[in-house]
Amino acid sequence: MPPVRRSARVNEFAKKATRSCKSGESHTTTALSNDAKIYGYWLMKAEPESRIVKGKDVKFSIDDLYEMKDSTSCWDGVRNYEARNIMRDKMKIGDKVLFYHSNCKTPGIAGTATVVREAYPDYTAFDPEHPYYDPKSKADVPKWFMVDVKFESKFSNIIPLSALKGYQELKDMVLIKRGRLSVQPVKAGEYDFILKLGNK
DNA sequence: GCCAACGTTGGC
DNA sequence: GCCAACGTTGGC
Repeated sequence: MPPVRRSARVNEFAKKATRSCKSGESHTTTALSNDAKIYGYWLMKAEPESRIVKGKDVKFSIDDLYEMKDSTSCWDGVRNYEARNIMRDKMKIGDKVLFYHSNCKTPGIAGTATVVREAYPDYTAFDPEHPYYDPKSKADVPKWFMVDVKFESKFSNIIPLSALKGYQELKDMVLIKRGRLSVQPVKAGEYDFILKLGNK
């Protein structure tokens, strides 16, 4: 299962589900005072090109985010522990997110978003019909979590991964050193540098 | 708790 | 569509 969020279309019925999902704030954030402030910047990957999983299209691009109601979406479908832990334990309202397009013709950073809701259970894991169903995650003991993000900006031109790799300033980016992590920390300096590239 | 086998990610 | 890198699973 890809550790990226799934489609906007599937998201519509998922949203209905969330209203009846009582477990929204059930997890507690604890013992984070030492490192919670280290990162306020993240990078999250989504697949902007169509890919069918269990009969449903899991594509989700920066444009798809923009087109959501309030330009806001849950970031479901992450099925990797490290990425989950970041969402569950670290991401806070107001944090900045680089929106990355992966597994596509031109992989790269497409724009920015902000965190508008902190971690709550990824209920898509509970639905056997859903592309990201996980029978090991139960509503009373959720295994997977997600946050909500809101569109902030679309770069005039996507910054391709190939270009990012060329900058000395970005040589230590998690994106470059650890290609497969789908939710990852970004340093403030990296974020600022990328914003300037994106707005050129 | 090691680690081989397996499955997925994601650039190319 | 290939396949290297790497995360997860499960036998022992």
